[in-house]
Amino acid sequence: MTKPTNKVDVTLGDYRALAEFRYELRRYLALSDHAARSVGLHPGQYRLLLMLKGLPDGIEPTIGNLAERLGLRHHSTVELVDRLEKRGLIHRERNERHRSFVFVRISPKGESILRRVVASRKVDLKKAGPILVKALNTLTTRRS
Amino acid sequence: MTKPTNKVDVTLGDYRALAEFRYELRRYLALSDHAARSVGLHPGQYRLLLMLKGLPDGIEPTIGNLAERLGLRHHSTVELVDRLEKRGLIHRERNERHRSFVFVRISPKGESILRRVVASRKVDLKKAGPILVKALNTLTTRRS
DNA sequence: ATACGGAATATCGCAACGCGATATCTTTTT
DNA sequence: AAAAAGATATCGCGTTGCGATATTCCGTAT
Repeated sequence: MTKPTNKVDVTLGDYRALAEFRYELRRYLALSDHAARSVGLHPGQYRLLLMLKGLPDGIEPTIGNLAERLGLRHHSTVELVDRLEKRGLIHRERNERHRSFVFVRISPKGESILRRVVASRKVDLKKAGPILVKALNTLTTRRS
Repeated sequence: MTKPTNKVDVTLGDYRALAEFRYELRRYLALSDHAARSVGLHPGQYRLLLMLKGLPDGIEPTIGNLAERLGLRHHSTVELVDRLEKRGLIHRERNERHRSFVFVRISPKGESILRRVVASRKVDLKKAGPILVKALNTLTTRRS
């Protein structure tokens, strides 16, 4: 009678598949950072703009919601929003009903910059997408 | 006659697909960090051990190669290796032919810890994998 | 054999980023 | 009106990776 928990065996193929996925992923994300920097955006600023513009229906653009989407603490998000607002890429808008909420809005300037980065990402994805899909499939369709 | 470059149009669906992928990806990576920390490993240390153990055939475990795989500068990798060696999870091994090379070897203790994290990742991947595949497919099979 | 150039690894100080702790402001509850 | 709860904001700090620089090692040419 052996312990039922942690009865997962790990093969060399597992290590390699996982490592390979992380490697390709990291390269993909590096391209993303580079695309952002090439238009003068810090990677974190790009991520916030993207999350803001790409927010699903029904999720309001509050600091807290953006923080959750970005995986940051809300006060780190506050700082990001500060910097972006200072650069004129977004602006705060107090919600009238609940004045403790801030709705973050993207400015025309911000939208224009973001579009350039995303257009660049679309191009990059033509190559990187299939590579990632392949690595991910190798990883997930690994038997046992 | 319009400029031929940057003639990529970006739809709302593009923003959303990209944002969604990043969101799921970030959550996946957060799970990874958490799994590492739960066995007392810093996320970066886990990444190095994984890359070391999962190195493809024909790539020697030198500092430089590890740096490339990790997307770090070689001297940042030196620091990582220092910390891991101090903890007894890896050790340096001078190559005899070319004594300017260092081969990094994982110790039994390092291997044991790494296996626990990877086992945990395999379990997590059962749920996270399909979600990522889906988000990535949505992203890559986008028309136009 | 010695000197030189290039490559791999190592050291030092710094700047950026996110976080914990705490504060302020707003809304709800009693 | 006071207290509780929630959202946003401020402050100082620790960690991480980096640029610049140094050291060690190897191959080649003289």
